[in-house]
Amino acid sequence: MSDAWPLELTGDAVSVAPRLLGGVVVHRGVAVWLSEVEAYTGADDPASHAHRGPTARNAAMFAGPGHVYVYLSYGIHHAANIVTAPPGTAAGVLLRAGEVVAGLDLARRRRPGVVDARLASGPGNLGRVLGLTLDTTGRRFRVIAAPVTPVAIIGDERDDSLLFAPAGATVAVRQGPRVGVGAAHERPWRFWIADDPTVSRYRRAASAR
DNA sequence: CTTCGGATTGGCT
DNA sequence: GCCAATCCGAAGA
Repeated sequence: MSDAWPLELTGDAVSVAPRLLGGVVVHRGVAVWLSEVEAYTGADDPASHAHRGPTARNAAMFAGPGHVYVYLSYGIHHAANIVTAPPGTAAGVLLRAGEVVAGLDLARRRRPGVVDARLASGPGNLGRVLGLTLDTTGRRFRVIAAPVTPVAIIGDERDDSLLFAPAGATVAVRQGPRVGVGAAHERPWRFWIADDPTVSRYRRAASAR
């Protein structure tokens, strides 16, 4: 078993983003099958946290393919990106939504009273279900082969390793503008799986009016 | 040092 | 559709 980050998931975030759909992310006892992602690049992307170059917060975005960039959104939500760009350059894919495919009991406990399809719907909710914190930023995904559902593979809530299983089957991809983004909102860099119930509702940024 | 706004969410009008 | 919650870090003074 090789755990190196795949070459085909390296490079331009806009190209890599749709290929991450159908992949599975695992952390702290929960596995999420990705149904919605968004691409963010570096200096050329005014909506990206890396737009103005490296800082203490966004350092992980420059750390190379397979690293995680976790940021705190609105003081409340932890959102995760998978970095795709070579070290020293910035590009990443925001994990926006997915379906919980293992660790359902844990996921429900982390989001009480929420119907299963909505457990990981939206970047903040996905981060919550995975138990992400700011301490996780800058760490690296270990790549494994699907299927990843057995508990022996995903571990329990104490297991803070980051696993990623690339998509097994081909999925029908849709594309449109990024959610909640004011700057460069015309770029269709959000990708999702057609007709999937876990995909988040589109919301235009207040500043994009 | 202080100010300010956000790659969001859920609840309410 | 509107708005508050809640905190970090980037930027400006």
